[in-house]
Amino acid sequence: MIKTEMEHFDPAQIAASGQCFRWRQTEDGGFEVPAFGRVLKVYKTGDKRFEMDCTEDEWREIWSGYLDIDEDYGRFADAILTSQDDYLKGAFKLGEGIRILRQELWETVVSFLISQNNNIPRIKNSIEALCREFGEEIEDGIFSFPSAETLAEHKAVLSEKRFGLGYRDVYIRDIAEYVCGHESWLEDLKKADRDTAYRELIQRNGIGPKVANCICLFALHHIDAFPVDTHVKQILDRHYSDGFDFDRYSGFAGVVQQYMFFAKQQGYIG
DNA sequence: ACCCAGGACCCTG
DNA sequence: CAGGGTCATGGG
Repeated sequence: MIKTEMEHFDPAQIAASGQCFRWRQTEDGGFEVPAFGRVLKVYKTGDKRFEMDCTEDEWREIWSGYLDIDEDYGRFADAILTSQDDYLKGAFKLGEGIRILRQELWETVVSFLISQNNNIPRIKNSIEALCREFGEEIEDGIFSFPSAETLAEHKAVLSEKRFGLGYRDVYIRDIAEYVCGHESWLEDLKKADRDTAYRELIQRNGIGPKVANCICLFALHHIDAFPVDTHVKQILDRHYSDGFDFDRYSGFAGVVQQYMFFAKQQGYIG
C-alpha cells in the first residue's frame, strides 16, 4: 500500500469526467481502476491524501504515468484563475481534481467509437458487456478490455442486442479487422504528432473529428486536442459566441475543455 | 409522440 | 464547402 499526497487529483471527479468509462466506486469509498490487465485501488484518506494498493515499482512504472501525476496542473490553474473569464473560473473550481489520463489506445479507440450520439450510462453498459463477454477476468467481477483479435473473431456477435451498440457495431467490427490487418497501426499512432495522428484516425470508418480528438486527448495525451461534442458546443455557443481564446491556453486547451465538460455534467451552466 | 445523448456519413445545393 | 436527413437505442 502506497500513501502519498497529491494536488489536483480527485478520483471521483476523474471517474465522472467522461474520459474513462470503467472506473468503479466500491462500497468502502475507494475506486477500482482497471488498466493494463491490472486493477489499482485508490482511496482518498484526507485532503490531498491518498492510498493505492500497489508496489512502489508498479506506481512508478505504470500508474503514476497513467494518472498523469508528474504533470504540473498548477500552471493550468494559474492560467485560468488569472483570466477575466468568470465562467471558466467557476468551471475549474468544480473540477480542479481532474487529470487527463494516459489510457490504453485500443480501448480508447473502441470506447469513443461507441460514444458517438450516445449517452454515458449506455456507453458504460456497452463497454462492460464487451469486457464481460470477451475479456478475461482479472479480479472478481473485473474484466480486461478485449483485444482487437478477439473482437474480430466474434464480429458477428457484436450485433446482438445485449451489447447495445446499435448502428455502431459495424464501426467496431471494421476497426477490429483493420487493426488485425495492420499490426503497426496502433504503435505508429503513439509515435506520431497530433496532426498526423488526427489525420490518420479520421480515415477510419466511424471516426470523425470529435472521436479522433478524444483519442488524441485521452489516449495519446495530446493535451492541446479540443474535442467538441454537443455539451462543449453548447458551452461555446453560450459563453464564447465571439470566439474562444485558444491562445491563452495554448498547449493545454484539451485540459480546459475537460473542466468545461465536467462542470456541465455537474449542472453548472455559468 | 418528440428530443436528446462525449457524431459520423452521405447526399444535395 | 455548408446544411440537413439518417443511423440504433434507451431515457426524459
